[in-house]
Amino acid sequence: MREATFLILTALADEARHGYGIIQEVAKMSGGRVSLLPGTLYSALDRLTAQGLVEFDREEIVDGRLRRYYRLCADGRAELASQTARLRELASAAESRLRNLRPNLA
Amino acid sequence: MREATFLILTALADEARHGYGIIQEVAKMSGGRVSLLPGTLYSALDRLTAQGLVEFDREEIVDGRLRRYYRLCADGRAELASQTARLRELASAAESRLRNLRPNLA
DNA sequence: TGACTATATATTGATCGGCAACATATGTTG
DNA sequence: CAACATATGTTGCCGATCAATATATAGTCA
Repeated sequence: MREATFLILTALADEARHGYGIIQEVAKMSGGRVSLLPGTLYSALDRLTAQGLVEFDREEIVDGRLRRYYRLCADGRAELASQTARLRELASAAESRLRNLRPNLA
Repeated sequence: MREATFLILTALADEARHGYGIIQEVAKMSGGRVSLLPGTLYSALDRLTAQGLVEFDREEIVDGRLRRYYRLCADGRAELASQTARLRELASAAESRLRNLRPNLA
């Protein structure tokens, strides 16, 4: 799973959000470092919906603009938890090696 | 940075290794779950070398077979450390949200 | 009023990284 | 001698992301 996909699932982990809300939430979560582009977001939402990780929640019209909300479903929650554990393992493996180096380095 | 790339840098973090050694080390690190394919590995090594994250170390002939060793260089070490910190942040953000959900879920 | 910015969804085409498959060669093991 | 492990590559495809564009409404500011 790519980072953008992980961030989208994370943004949906606590509550249902609409597309633009996800973009804002990801920007906020990442301290402004990650700006999801529309092409990334909407294609990811379609893909995640097809995979059964995310599902359509509801539509609202706020100030004359349509908002289409998505929510994480059970499989998506499990997948996010599993990916999160995996990230921690990767980080631990790398940290341990960065601390534990042998002398033949550049 | 993709997972395969991260794992290759990690495998090089403690000592210089040759291609096949990286494949074995990544398999070992991941408990056998990740088997790097040649196309992934060698194209990644070329790319990482061009980016200045990895550099050629030495060649050896062992049992009549060529081994081409690569090592992590300073930029690669810094990049790996930075990516590792980033993975930890992502994992923490996801965990905190998975724990802290609001009631409008599937 | 007119320009710009923010909100909001969506499509198209390009790029990049990883996967699958293939290619080649040597050493070891059954 | 056949199969497997070691070892380095290439080629072509595909999927995920990026870049750019499109459309439309609402709000702000000169």
